[in-house]
Amino acid sequence: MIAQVIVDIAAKQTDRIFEYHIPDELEGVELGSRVFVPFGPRKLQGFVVGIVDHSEYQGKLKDLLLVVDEQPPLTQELVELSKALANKIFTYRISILKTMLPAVMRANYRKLLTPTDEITAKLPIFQGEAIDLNKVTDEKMNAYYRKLLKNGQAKVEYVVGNQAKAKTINTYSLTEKTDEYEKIYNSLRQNAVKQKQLLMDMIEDASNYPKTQEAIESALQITTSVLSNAVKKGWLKKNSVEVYRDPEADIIPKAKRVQLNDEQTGALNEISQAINEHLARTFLLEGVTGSGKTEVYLHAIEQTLNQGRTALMLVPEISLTPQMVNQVKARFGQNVAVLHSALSKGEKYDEWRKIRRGEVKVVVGARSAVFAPLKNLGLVVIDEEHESSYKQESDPRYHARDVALWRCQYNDCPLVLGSATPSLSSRARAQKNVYKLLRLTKRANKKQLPAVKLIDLKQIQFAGSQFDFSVELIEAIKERIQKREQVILMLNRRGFANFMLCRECGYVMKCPNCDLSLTMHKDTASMQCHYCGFTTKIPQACPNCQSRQIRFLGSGTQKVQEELTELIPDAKILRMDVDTTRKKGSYKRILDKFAAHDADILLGTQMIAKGLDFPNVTLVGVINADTGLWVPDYNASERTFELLTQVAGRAGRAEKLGEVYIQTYNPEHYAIRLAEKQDYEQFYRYEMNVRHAGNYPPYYYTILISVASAKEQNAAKEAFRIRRKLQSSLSSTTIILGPTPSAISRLKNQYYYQILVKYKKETGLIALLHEIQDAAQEIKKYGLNVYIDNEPERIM
DNA sequence: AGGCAGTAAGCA
DNA sequence: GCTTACTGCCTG
Repeated sequence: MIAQVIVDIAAKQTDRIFEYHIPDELEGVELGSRVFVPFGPRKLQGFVVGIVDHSEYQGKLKDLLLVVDEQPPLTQELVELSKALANKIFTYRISILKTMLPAVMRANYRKLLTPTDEITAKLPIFQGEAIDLNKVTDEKMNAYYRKLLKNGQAKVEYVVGNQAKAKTINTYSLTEKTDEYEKIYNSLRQNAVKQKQLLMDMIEDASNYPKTQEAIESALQITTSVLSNAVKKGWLKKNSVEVYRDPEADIIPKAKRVQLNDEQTGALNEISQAINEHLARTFLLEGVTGSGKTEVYLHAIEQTLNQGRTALMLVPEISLTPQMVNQVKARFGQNVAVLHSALSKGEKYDEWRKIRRGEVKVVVGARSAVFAPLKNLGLVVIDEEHESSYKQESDPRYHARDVALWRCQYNDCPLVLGSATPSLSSRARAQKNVYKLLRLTKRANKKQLPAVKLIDLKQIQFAGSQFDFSVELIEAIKERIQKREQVILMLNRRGFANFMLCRECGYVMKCPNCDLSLTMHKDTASMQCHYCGFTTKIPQACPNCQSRQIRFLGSGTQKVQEELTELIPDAKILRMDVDTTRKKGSYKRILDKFAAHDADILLGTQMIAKGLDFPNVTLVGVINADTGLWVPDYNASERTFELLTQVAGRAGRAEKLGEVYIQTYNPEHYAIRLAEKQDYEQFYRYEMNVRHAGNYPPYYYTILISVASAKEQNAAKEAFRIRRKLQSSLSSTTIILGPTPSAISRLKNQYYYQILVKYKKETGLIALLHEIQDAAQEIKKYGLNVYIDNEPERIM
């Protein structure tokens, strides 16, 4: 038999099937298996995407070297998906296959120099070990190694390794009957206290064996040496048992299902029908914040499980809060696996294996969980479907929604897209009945939506000496604290100050690698680039003209926290942004503290806008609503509207009525005006007109082609060449914009030029883009990188 | 991708 | 005449 393999090299020339003979001892290899194969002089990891009994290949086939896993990691569905998706998003199939699996399943490669004779082996450079040539940076040493190779004193060995390791623990099982152990016990010396203790346990508690090492050691207060001695004497047998690393070991009490209201029931019925009848329908569940979308999801999932099928629920990374995860776990208990970035690599691997082995029926996770190897999929839910984090912004540039659509077609099951503020494209599809629109217009607990108040920063009095807080907002915060209620404040900008400006010469301190201003961080006393991580000291004087007249402008969360402490000295404040949540578990700690009312104010960036549900929060303040409004992107208004609506929804979720204060310099802008009214439908209509006038999605499809190079001229030249190529073959109804330098024209020392293609119908486009992609491979060696992004979320 | 062979270019 | 640089081709 012959295995068809996709090999672990992301390149045009190798983006095809290579066939290998399956040797007798590897007959167990299946479709989707991970294998090691010889490839030229090298050894590589690959994935089996087909098994056939005869080959057209003229040469002699090589043998597979190894089948890595017991169970093939990929299902047939995922193998097929990898092919369809690679074609759609202009990437290599191997990139997709690797994205489908947890990171630990990526192979590691070593190129080892090993001595071939005794004398060479004794050279000090070897020290009894082979040398990894990939890690050698010294050119002189390299030349020396080449010499050894040429003289035949050493040879190169290619090694491919598997990083994935299951965690194991030791258990001990009995080897003898109880009466035998009694005999041994009696023959022991009097002072063998610990051994006697162990034997006594083995006699008295025989029925509970095998026991884990940890259990025996802690119960009897003995050390490992006593146990290994017992093994040596043949009393016990040591076994290694695979266990899962459990990230959330705490058992969550089972929660009752909540009674649905009429609207929720109506929506659920539609979804249930599709589940029961195996229909690949897509629903858009548009529900105001607090309308109980999650409850509808949970009921639908329950319905799916009752049918004997499995369910997948995607949530944005930032709303994968313990609050949300607990809700699902409380309902489905041990049937749930959770995949998110807070897990360690090992934990992710374990959660993934539970899914692959069919030990769980429900998966909750962020973007990449859309590839969860669930079998018999019966429902996919995407919560907060408008979130841009569902689109991956680096190599396989896939959108989780597109992948979910494909999987639902494949499995004949419904897809539920939920949001209070659906993306324009989804809402437009619902308008045209491509998706079925389901609306929840009332808050589930019959509470009113919070009252929203705009504060025009051009007209008000500021509290304190800075220009961040209006007197009105500060007074409102004080009032809430007095009533022992809580406040959420959002400022979508981290650090202390956005940029350093010299008042003498106008100099702004920028990152040396990127075209971005450096942000001042007071706590670490540094200037940081938020893109590439470049860090330097805070200047005392202007680096350009040495003037002392430097100012740090554009308040971030750190500065606002400082000001708030000055204005309301007795307020307890928790700050939540990337800087305070970097450590594992800190996210949960902050939220737990706030839930326990250990603080009055939760101040954070947009990560606090979604999904949080604190009943005691009655006031939400947006310190500056304008941060995202004027970025040069066609969907800036949509993003601003979404963010404001989402964060407003954090207020007044329980008995007490909520209030929202939005500070802005643009109170007349429609995104902000309509966020004040929390009127999504009107925003949708207005924004659709704007998009129509500007020839933007959802009226047009878009493709973004970016060209990057360390030399600005080269990037520009190549971009213009691509434009000419496009122009000569595309129809006149297609709009080609650019090339223009990107809004941030330099990142990590790479200059970016981009072309935006807007089209309605363009039959030859896909083929043409594949051509451009192929050509991109050729010019890579000249330091030119070309990226093609199908339906970009960000055009900057 | 990265290794290899073939060819062209650099230095005693 | 040998090492080094570059280019094109191939991997089953």
